[in-house]
Amino acid sequence: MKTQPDILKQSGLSVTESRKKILDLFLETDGALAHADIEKNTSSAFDRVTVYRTLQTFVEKGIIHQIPTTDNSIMYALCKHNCEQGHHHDDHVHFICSNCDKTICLDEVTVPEVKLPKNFIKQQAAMVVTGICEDCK
Amino acid sequence: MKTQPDILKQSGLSVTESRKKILDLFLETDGALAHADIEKNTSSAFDRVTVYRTLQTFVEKGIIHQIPTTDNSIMYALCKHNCEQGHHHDDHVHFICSNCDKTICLDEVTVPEVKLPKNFIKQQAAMVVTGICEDCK
DNA sequence: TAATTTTTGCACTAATGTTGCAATTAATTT
DNA sequence: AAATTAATTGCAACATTAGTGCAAAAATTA
Repeated sequence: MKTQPDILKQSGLSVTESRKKILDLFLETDGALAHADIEKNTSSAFDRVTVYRTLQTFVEKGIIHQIPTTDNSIMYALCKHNCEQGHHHDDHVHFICSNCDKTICLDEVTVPEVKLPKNFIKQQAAMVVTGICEDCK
Repeated sequence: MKTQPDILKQSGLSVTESRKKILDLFLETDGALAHADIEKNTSSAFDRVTVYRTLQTFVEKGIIHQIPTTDNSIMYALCKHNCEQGHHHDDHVHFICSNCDKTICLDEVTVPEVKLPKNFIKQQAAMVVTGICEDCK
């Protein structure tokens, strides 16, 4: 089984308390996390800036990915599949529950193909579905 | 042809300078606009707060819609179709060009259906594709 | 374990969004 | 068309969220 240090080393990152703890949080959370969630769940053990930088680093290294939202917040979730550094394979659908506000990665649901107009070149596609999640139903 | 005052009146809004000007901006822009773009393009003729409130009002009235992004900004675009107050029919795909950073509404491309896992109820689905737009190709 | 590199936390700065309230402007009524 | 009423605007103050430089601390390397 992969431990946090393994994952960090694999990405060429030094193993530090903050990185281990924050990665831990992602590993034990099935939904997505916002910066604020992380601060809450670490009881502010780390500086705000450290959290920002850790999230940035994780995104760059392909450990987590960002989820688009319409409410001016960035949500982050673990990359479950093989994301290489600087290149994400984040092709699953994200679900935001309008009742409990949780953001869930639907790893089984892949983003369907779309036909773009001529001369548009697709690099990535993200899909966000809002509705009621299984727990709130 | 529909003028800005018409559109505003139709939504039950008083016709004011700021609303006319901001609506104008949307009408003459094919892409999406962020709060900052609007401030730039109106040469700060209106207070920051007025712009915020105008955008909010327009969203509530179904004149514009918000586009999800991963970069902690909200983009707004005209609702081309029949959006009623408080209920958007915003089922088209949005395209963000990674070269020129423009956000474009692909009105012809509708968001494909997705099958959600059992017990998930869909309310809305948004899709954002990033890549190279026709102008940058 | 010492030297080097990286990361962290602090202080400061900047950008972004919100609220109350008086002044202004638009709509309504007479 | 003027007066009344209702809605909107702008200012000031505040709150939140994010970014940067740099010295101290921790992690990695030698």
